[in-house]
Amino acid sequence: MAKAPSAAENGSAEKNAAAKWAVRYSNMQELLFFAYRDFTAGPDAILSDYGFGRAHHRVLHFVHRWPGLTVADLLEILGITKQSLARVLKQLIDAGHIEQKTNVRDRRQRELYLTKEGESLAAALSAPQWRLIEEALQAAGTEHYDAIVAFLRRMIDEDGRLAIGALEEHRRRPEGD
Amino acid sequence: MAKAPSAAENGSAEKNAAAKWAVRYSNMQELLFFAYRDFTAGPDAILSDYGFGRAHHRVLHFVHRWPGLTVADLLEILGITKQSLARVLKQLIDAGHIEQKTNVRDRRQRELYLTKEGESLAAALSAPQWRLIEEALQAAGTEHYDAIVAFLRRMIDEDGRLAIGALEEHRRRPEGD
DNA sequence: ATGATATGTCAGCATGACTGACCAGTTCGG
DNA sequence: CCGAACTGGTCAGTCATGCTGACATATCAT
Repeated sequence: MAKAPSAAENGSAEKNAAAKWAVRYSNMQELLFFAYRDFTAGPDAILSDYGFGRAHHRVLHFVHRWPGLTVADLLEILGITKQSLARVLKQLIDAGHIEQKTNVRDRRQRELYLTKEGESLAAALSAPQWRLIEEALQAAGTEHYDAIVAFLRRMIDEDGRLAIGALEEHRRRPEGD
Repeated sequence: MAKAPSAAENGSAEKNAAAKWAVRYSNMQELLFFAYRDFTAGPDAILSDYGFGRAHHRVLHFVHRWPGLTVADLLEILGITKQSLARVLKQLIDAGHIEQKTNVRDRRQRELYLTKEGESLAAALSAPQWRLIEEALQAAGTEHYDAIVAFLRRMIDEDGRLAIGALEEHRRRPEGD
């Protein structure tokens, strides 16, 4: 089914190599499932105290990372519909965690910023995840950081990588004021 | 907030190192989010043709990996309630992808097995994920496989690692017949 | 016989996706 | 200047997948 990286193309040695990689790939599938689940468990617990969910965390995270983000930007990053976003965004604004400012150049656009409360909530949510990442990097060996990033990055599809790239570019060229 | 691995404890050099790791951790958060989302996109597309969802995929995956698994085992692995599992499990059984056999030693227990159709669906679902993992490993350098596994494994909480360990032990000691 | 265990099921709830439709304000091109 | 296109907000309804609580049935263990 899946061909092993650098598998020898000779008879039963090839078969063994293929089987070895099949097991590794299955392991990887499971590891990703469990790791992602436990990675989100920490913030989820905090969020439930606020009546928020994972979706709120994502919005807080990306607004924190790219202050002044527009609603359209956020929709593209998250890959959800505006109706889905509107629900959580409205709750975050009502709760005073996010502020909207009208873009002076194009008054249709709303730039999103975290309030002080929003910043501190975002920080609190990130804390358990940072701790996990730090521990995991230690376990893996910090010298493998680049390889791990390369691995995860390559798992993101073309569009996603482009979306991230576009944002980084947008950030370099503030253009707002 | 988070202390950088092996950060020097001396003044502004320390500050720079901390800032560097803060950015890396934020990147990691995003990479995990995007990677997991795109990782599941492939199977999700296939599943929707069958009227199934991600939950069905998980069940198929784990029954494939540990044939003869009991319902209680599955509940522990997935960390969901039996009512939630029952819904998807029933659909998979009705659709002829999973078979139940009564354990001869303890007739209360139901051992779960994939049918031929179940096996082939499970294989089809895994194919896009294996392809992604293979590409990602190539991009990261296959020599970093162990480090990546160590990283992901460390992100799983104690209970999860124990549950995986328990299953591996269960597999070594078939005990059923 | 009795209590514990493994499984199944009913009924209802919440979250966070989705679709489709529509409105208001703003910008831009001809 | 006007109409088309764009940005954002909203209403109404659906679906998948988690949850709780209650209860039934078969089986096992003491």
